Order: sequence, then structure tokens, then C-alpha cells
Amino acid sequence: MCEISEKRCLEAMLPVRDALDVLTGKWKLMILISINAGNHRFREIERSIPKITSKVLAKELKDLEEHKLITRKVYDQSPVLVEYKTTPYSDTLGNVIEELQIWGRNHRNIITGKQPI
Amino acid sequence: MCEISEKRCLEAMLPVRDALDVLTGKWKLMILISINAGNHRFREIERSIPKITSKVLAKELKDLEEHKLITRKVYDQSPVLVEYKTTPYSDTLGNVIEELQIWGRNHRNIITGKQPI
DNA sequence: TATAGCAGTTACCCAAAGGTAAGCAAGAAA
DNA sequence: TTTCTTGCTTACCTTTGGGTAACTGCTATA
Repeated sequence: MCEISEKRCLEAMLPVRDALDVLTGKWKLMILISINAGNHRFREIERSIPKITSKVLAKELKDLEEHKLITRKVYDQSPVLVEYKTTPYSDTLGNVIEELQIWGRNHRNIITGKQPI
Repeated sequence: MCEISEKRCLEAMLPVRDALDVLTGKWKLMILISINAGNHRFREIERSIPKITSKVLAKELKDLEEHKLITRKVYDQSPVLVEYKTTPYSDTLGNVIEELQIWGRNHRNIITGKQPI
């Protein structure tokens, strides 16, 4: 991960903190995955993520939009149609998400005893 | 990330949630990086991480030990000497941390305007 | 006419996370 | 002898995250 030097240690930590600042909370990565999986409407996303509430979803969608990870497009029909999409920039999170998936899967196998440490 | 299917979407989300359950909070990854960088004593770790407090550090170290990501060894001298080390298992987080670093660095360049989206 | 769906908002509340400050026992250093 | 360091713990408080439930205006469907 990093070498035995005060400065290098900080240099290893700060980018991780920067990343976590954007990705904190239980829901943000879930929402990105859901939208990326083809759920573009508010209710679609809400239904696709177990236990999420509309209040939290609305808040997190705003956050993600501010961070340029998704776009919100309103089609002026009635009733209003709103479409959420991930941005090309959010694709840069692909590796992060993939590694988290790999590690999470492995970890679950370990704590459920399917695999020794 | 994942395909347009309800089931596949869940299969993509759940491992991420499992991983986040272990890694939540502002401090856990910082602490792992610090120990890995050669800080093995409580005060060393504390000093190496800006703004962390002893209370929070003590709590997070316990969490990490429970999750088998670090070990705590007490040398029976006086005054007591305590040594924290990362486990081989924690090395499996290497890729996750690396990808977070890469993304965090890139993201900082973008928000500071050093690089366009 | 009643119900359900859309995309949220609002008010209220709770628990967990985290910060602040102080202290403790033991020994080493000044 | 007083201060400093180590490895924490305790009590208290604030902030944040998030849950519950109801409700909005609008439209399509039964």
C-alpha cells in the first residue's frame, strides 16, 4: 500500500479520504449501480434498492448530481417525467466498484464459513 | 458494472454493501494504511492521522481486530507495549485501496480545476 | 368516482458517529 | 520532583444519517 515514511503515508491516505468524501453513506454506490443497470426513473430506482426510502433517495440523487456523477433530465410532459442517467465521468468509478464487489463477495464467503481465511 | 436485470442488479449491489459494512466510517482505511506504512504503536498511528482522536482510534482498532484485519499484541513489559499489525487477510484490500487512491487523486484534480472532466 | 402511479416534499424523531475534554497508572526523562 | 509519554477510558455533547409517515399536484386506469 505505501512505504514507511511520514510523508508517503499521508500521500497514501489523502486521496482515499477524498474519494470517501464523495462516496460516503449506505446508498450512493447502490444508486449508481442501479441507474447503471437500467433504472432511470425515480420509482424504478427506489424499487430496485431494498429498504431505501424516497426521502433518502431524493437527497442522495441531489448529492450525486452535484458531484457530476449523474444527470437529471426533466421532460416537460404531464405528469412530469424525470430521467436519471449516469455520466461518463461516473464510469471512472468502475474499477472501484468492481474491486469492492470482489472483496465483498470474498469477505462474505469467509464470514459465512464457506472459505477459510 | 451490471446488466439490465432485476436479479443481476441486486447481485451487483449486495457485495458492495457487504464490503462497505466493514469499511464504513472516516477512519478505518486511514488506519489500515497507517499501520501498513509502518506505524505499529497506538500513539504512532494517532499522530500519523490528522485530526483523529484517541477515543475514535481505540474504537476503530477494536472493530478492525474483530474483522480480522489487524492483530493486537501486548508485550508484557512495563510500561506495557502494544503492537498493532495488519493481517495477511487485510492485504486482500490492496486493490480496493489502490483504486480508491487512483480515483481520489483524479477527482481532486478535477474539482481543483487542474484537469477537465 | 375511487384508486393507483408518478416524483418527490415535509415534519418529526431516533440512533450512531464522532468531537471535546479530562483523567489514569506506570515509568522515563528533565 | 515535576513533567512527559504510553495506551488507553470516561462522561458529555453535537452532528449527521437515516427511518416513519403523511401529503402534494397531476394523470391514467378500473
